[in-house]
Amino acid sequence: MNEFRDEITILKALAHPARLAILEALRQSEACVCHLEALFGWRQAYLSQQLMVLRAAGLVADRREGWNVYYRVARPEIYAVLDALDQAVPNTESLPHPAFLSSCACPQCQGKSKSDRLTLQIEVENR
Amino acid sequence: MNEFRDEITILKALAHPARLAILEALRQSEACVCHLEALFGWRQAYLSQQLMVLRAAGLVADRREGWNVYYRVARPEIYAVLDALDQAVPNTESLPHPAFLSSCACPQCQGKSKSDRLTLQIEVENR
DNA sequence: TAATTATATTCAAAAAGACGAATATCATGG
DNA sequence: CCATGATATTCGTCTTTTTGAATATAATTA
Repeated sequence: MNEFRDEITILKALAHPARLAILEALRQSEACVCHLEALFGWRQAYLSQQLMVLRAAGLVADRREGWNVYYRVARPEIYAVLDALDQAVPNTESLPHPAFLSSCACPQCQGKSKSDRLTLQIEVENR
Repeated sequence: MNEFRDEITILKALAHPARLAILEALRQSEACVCHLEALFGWRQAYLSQQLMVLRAAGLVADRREGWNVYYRVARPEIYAVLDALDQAVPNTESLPHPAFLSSCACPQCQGKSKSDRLTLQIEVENR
């Protein structure tokens, strides 16, 4: 039963709505924590905890740039798993994920001209 | 975050070595509980518990035939998920799964001629 | 109907996971 | 070096999951 060890770790990491949502967000591009904070409206510590689990499972990697830490997917093959899952599930309706908010103050955001930024308001649960 | 509910249930069901093993066994064909018992060498109640979780997640279905209850995969698309996972993981070595033992007394087994049966002995953890 | 076989469910204790609150770390600007 | 901004970690509590043990149920045969 040892052959499963890694798979189990990854499946456990995936089996959580917040972490799935993070991975969906990172599908589009890498993102700093403040981005994700703005996107989801979660407490910073909560977000960090979830990122920690994803990191421990080897699913995401991080890169520090000054104040900000950028997260990216470390194992893009994981999306094949998620896609296959979507196929397998009598899916309610998997709405495409909301784009990033512009409320993040990281240099990457501030570098963009205001008109480039998306202003889509999304409703998320507050945690 | 509601779109994930079903996926989460399924992922949780998958995130367990015994349940993954059961699904791998059922990949080949349906099997009665006694088969799986003989194959894995687990307690009957333990096996039944795991089957219950898989059933609750909608992953397997059962069919009663006299004394025996045969389990089969209810959502074959799930194997696409498992295959994708295998691809994604720096897999130790995913040994092909052992064939069924012949020690099961169900009619399906007894119907086979002795020479048809596999006698491969496998080592499994005893639970 | 009673005994038997195959399987399912319940119960309880231990372990693991979730998450809010508080606190720590790390880089930067003054 | 100190204050601040961004992020990470620790801690405590609550909930869920895991699993052995015991017990229950369903089908079958005597």
